[in-house]
Amino acid sequence: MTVRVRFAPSPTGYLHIGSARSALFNWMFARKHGGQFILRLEDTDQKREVAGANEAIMRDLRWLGLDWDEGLDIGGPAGPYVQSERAELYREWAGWLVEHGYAYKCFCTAEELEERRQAAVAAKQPFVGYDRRCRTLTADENAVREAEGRGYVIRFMAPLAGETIINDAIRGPITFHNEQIGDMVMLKSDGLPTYHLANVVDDHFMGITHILRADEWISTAPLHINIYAAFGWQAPVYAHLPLVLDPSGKGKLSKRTQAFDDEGHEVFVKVEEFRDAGYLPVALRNFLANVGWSFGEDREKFAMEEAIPRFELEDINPAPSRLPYSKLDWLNGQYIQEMEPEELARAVRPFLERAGYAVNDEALRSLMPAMSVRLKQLREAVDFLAFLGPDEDGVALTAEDLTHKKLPHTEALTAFREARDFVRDGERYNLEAIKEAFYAIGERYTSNQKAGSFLGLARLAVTRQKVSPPLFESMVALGRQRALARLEEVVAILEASG
RNA sequence: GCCCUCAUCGUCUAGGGGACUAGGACGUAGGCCUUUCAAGCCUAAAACCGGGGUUCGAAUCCCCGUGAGGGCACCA
Repeated sequence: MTVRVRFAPSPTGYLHIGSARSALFNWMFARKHGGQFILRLEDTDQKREVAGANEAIMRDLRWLGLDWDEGLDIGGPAGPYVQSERAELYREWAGWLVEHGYAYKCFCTAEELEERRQAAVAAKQPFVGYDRRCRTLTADENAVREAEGRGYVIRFMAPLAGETIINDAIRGPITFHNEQIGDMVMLKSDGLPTYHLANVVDDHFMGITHILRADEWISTAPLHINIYAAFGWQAPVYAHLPLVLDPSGKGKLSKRTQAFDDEGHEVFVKVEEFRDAGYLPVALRNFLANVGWSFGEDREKFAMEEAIPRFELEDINPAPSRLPYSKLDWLNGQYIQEMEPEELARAVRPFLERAGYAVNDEALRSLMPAMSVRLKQLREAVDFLAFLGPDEDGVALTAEDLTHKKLPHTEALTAFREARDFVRDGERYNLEAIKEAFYAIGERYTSNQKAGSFLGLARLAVTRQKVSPPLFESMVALGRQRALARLEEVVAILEASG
């Protein structure tokens, strides 16, 4: 039997990082078994419709490298994989359930239900779902209501006694008392199905063999199993994935509630936010695979090709977890360090351009070896390379900033003058030549004959940044003219304070 | 309120009765290196939620607590 799994997001307008983890696990499972990974849109809630939502989801999945074999955008019209386009099919099967005595029409309005619910709560009655009032309507009573033109929903007739057991691939058997399962709505009054019906019908006709979905679906799993049973269809294997918690660990990670870390910084929730910050897809994938699952052998960093053969549902940790964001930074940094200078330059360039930097390829490339060990997120390059950006000022320097106890004022002035002369008149202006000249100057004028303190001051003088890439690389990237201008300013500052 | 799930360092995890003085990673602290910041290397602190069982022996199995989370919609 070929494994067929699906990722079926609802069109919220973005891909949630927790959903991305579910998608990743589905994808890994499909790839491991040489099966199919299917992308389907669960868009049966008209109130929630967001324009362009499926494009955003597809873009982010593709960016993450999670390619699907069937579904949205694959060969031919997407219709079969968009639930709103299949309304007729669900209507037929909802009808089938009614005809065969597994479901009934319910004429209670939303307002009535709300009232009764409030009343139950007020009376401190144990809260249960729908009170099943319409379940016992006779055929005649039904006919009267329909003749009156009253709208209705179709509700599933949950068994009133007994137990339903789901055999979860991660958690083992989970037993539910059937009286706990409400008579859930299958078909809404707008004629569209609820998740429960659409999901079961689609999974059946799409031949889904395994359902890997979030923990929050556990409570409705027995309902789904009962629907399969009513239809006489074989239910797929269920595996309920652990939830991704918000940073406080106090609830599901969501855009709306406390997506803030201990320091109060907002934390990323949408995949696009991770991309915009400059996380690499390889890093994000690796990171996500480490949450709820682990590679083994004490290894944290691995390629998907290595991970896929080892992926087993049984190994998934059932406990919910928060995202270790700082570990993502580390991982991303690791992957950035592995990039070739050209590759990194290409990746960093869009971030700089967006910030208005006009940097030529060569200058950028020359900085990459120095940058690769410093970046956690690619966007950090913008601040790091501010001396190349549109804002030329940087930190304001005083004479005091330009001296050091090993290099007092007089010596500093002489050293900077020589440095300026070298930049202005030197035969060569490249990494080696600059290095040689600046070391020599530094060793000559510092009291301990070590270039260090001078180099530090020179770096500050040239980049105007407290934190920046190393001096020589920065000078090359900045170019002779701009470097000269900055050294001249520094000399002037020192002269003026003489 | 009812039902369900879960529980190992701060965090992510390894662990499936003896190999556990509980391993790894991130983070943190200290050190080395050093032109800033990093990177790299070295070192350190840091956990089996509690109580009962079962067993010669429990982080591992069972029960009861406790805590946390999820669900109880004409949302998914």
